[in-house]
This record gives sequence, structure tokens and C-alpha cells, in this order.
Amino acid sequence: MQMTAPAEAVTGPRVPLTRQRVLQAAVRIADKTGIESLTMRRLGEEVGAEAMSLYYHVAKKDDVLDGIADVVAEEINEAAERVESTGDWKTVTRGRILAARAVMLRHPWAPAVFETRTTTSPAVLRYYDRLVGLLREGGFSNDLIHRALHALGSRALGFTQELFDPEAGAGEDSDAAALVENLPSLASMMAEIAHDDPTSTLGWCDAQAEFEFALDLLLDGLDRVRTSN
Amino acid sequence: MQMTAPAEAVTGPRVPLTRQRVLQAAVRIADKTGIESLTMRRLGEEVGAEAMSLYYHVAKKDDVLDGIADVVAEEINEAAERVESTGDWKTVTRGRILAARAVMLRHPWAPAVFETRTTTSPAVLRYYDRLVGLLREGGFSNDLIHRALHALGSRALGFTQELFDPEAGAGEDSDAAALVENLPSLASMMAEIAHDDPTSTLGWCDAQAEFEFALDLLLDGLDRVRTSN
DNA sequence: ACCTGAACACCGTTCAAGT
DNA sequence: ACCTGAACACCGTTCAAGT
Repeated sequence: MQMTAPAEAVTGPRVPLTRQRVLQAAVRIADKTGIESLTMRRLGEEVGAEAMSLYYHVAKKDDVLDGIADVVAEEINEAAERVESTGDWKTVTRGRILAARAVMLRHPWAPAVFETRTTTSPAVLRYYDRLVGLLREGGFSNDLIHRALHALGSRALGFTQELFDPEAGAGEDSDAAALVENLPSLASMMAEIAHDDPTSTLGWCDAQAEFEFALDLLLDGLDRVRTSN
Repeated sequence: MQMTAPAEAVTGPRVPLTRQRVLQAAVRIADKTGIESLTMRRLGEEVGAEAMSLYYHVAKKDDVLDGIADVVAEEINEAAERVESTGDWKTVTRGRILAARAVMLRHPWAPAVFETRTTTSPAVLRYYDRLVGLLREGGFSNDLIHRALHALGSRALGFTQELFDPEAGAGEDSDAAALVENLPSLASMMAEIAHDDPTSTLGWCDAQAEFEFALDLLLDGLDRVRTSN
């Protein structure tokens, strides 16, 4: 029932599968059609093999998910190493985090996968190790570094969980009158914000600007605590 | 194959199912045995009916998940309404967020469910509406409120995504020597932190203290921006 | 050493049929 | 109006068997 040739068949004669090739194929699938479309059968198809063959190279599906999280984290480390590392801790840290965010934006499924991992990927550990080193050089105590890691949380890796999409509350299906009545504060806030910033590319709020605002709030706050001790 | 009587059978003769009772049963299962054990068949068992009967009261499993997210959000709203509402915006907001966190700690599966919802629960919208109102009364511009919501993110509802559990990197399986070599900064930070705070109930870091530290960092930062405009 | 076919247990979900 | 039995499509995973 394979309608199209497997994505790798064109590259030549059958080359044996490896864990790396399986993981790269998994990333390709998640990028193209979303993480929910990543099944072992679909993955087998992508590499031109039966699903059962995958178990020779990975332990189980969770192993695939651990693997693609690590692949993304590696990509983040590479991007972070490319940012200018001279300057004060805040500039460098800020640059590295925004580089991480750029990678995350290319893999929108990655946050969800990171969140479900029970063990931390080695590449993520290396990313945090470097972050700790930067803060240390910047004059942070180990205690404050520890608090900083918690305060930044996933933001250190370039993403945040948006629990609440204001637009969802104001969808076309919910009439404006009911909104004003049930959620008056939200309604008045949105009424004022909605028409601001026509240059925003992301609808009524510019996620990039919001991310940077929150990041600076935290970095400035940490700097203040650092110098006050 | 039902080994034990359904949890509700003891309460008397068969009472017709309702959406509310289904959702409460689902919360009970998630609390007791984890969200991954919540299947439609298991849920049917819990309410003393066949899995197929559930579809008369809920549209599909996603509807159940939407529903239990809303149940938890209602619980948060009730807890938040119980906190003292007199005082400056920061005190009240802080109190409400910590009340939300207390609810979340009773439902450890809730963050994961919130994160996978595509539409925002009505109760969550009401929670945020109240938060917006508090900030407005506290003298925030709508623009700054909007930024504050993004900056707080899920923290406004009492939880944060911990991507990185430092203990995971120092598990018993990884020997200390390798850790020091591969992750030197992390290793030295942990060496110093690990012996601090013997009163901490949560292992080597006290999640509650870290949560409050980060929360105050944000609230103080927002207050500073508010007054500087 | 690497891959596959057949099979199993377990999902969510549909639908005609029961009371 | 409410519930159920049988069935379907689709998972992850195992394992004996192929080359």
C-alpha cells in the first residue's frame, strides 16, 4: 500500500539502517506533518523498511522520542556556539537563549516532546552546563545560579508554555456581547491591544517581542539580585 | 473481568450517568493512578458502565480531557476566591497564584493536560479575566497587562515546566568522575548546593521556594516597569 | 548482522440493537 | 432516554523465521 517511494530510496542502493538515520527520519516526519503523525509504522515507511525493523536500532518508541529531543538539543548547542561569546553575561546569555528559540521555532513539536521526557537529554545537560558556566563567570553565586535556572525554566531553552491564547476566547463563534459581559477585563484589554502594533506579523501579539520582554524582565531581575548581594 | 465493584456502585441503586459524574470519575482516576491510566474503558469501569456508554455524555476522549482541565480550573478559581482580596495588587496576585499552585500540587497530571488542550477552558479564561482586573486596578496599562500575562505564562496558574532535573544528571548510574569531566560547571554548582538547606522536604531543591523566588522576580520586575512609565 | 510476517494486547470510536 | 455487544481501524511491541 506504499503509494510513494520511501524518502531515502532515491539516494542509491539499500544502505543499512542506523539509529541516527532513524532519528533524522523521525525529525523529518515531525517537522512535515506533526508529532502526532509519528508512528512506528510511518517511521518505517520513511526509512524504507518495515516498522518491526526499527526495533533493531531503537529500544522502543520512547527511545525515538528521547532521541529526537536530543537531536534538537544538539542543534540548539550548535546554534548557541555560533553566537558571539564576548561581552557581559547578560548579553551572551540573551543571545544564546534567542538562538535556542530560533531552533525551537523550526521544530514546533519539540516543546511537547521535551515536556514528556522523563530523563534529561545529554545535549540539554550540556546546554545548561554552559549556561551555568556563563553565570558563574558573570559573578553569580552557585545559589543564585540555581535559582536562576528554576526562574528561567524552559525559557532558557527558548520556549514557554502559552496556556492561554487570548484569541481563543474571542473566536468568531463567541459573540462580542457575551464576551464583554462574562470576561469584562479581558475584553477591554483586548479591545485596546488589538489595534496596536500593525507591524506585528503574528496576529494580535508579537510572540517574539513578548518573549524578549519577559526574558529581559528575568535577566534584569537576576542581575539586580546578583549585585545586591 | 471486573475484580472490584465500581467505585460508585455502593452509593445506591443505579443513577443515570451525567457529564459531571463522568468528569469527576476521570479526575479521580488521574489522581489515583496517573493520567496515562485514564482510558475510556477504565473510565467506564469507574462509573460502573461500559466504555461505549460514555459517548452518550461526552463527545470523545478529548472532550473528557477538556472537561477535567475545566474541573481543575474551577477548583483553582474557588481557591483563589478564598484568598484575601484587600491590599496592593502584588500581594493579592501573589496570593492567588500560590493558591492556584496548591491546587495544581493536588493534581500533578493537570499541567500536562492543560498543555495539550487546543481551546482554553472557560474557567481558565475567568481566572485570567480576574487577573487582568487586578492588574488594571493596580495601575497597569492594558499594554503592560498583556506583556505581564505572557511573562507569567503558566506560572500564573501555579506551575512551571521543569525541563531539567539536575538530579537526573547525577543519578546513581552516572559516576561522579565522568560528571565532573563532562559537565564541570553543573557539577560544581551541585556540589555546593546539595548540602544546603537540610530542611528542604523536596530533595536537593525546594520547589516551593524556587517557585516563589521566580514569581517575586517577575512581580517585582513588572512593578518596576509599571511605576517607571 | 540485519530485516520481515504474522500475531497479540490494547487503544478510541461507530453503530445497530436492546430496554 | 439511556445503555450495550460486536466490530473496526489503528496503535506499540514480540518473536520465530528468513537472508
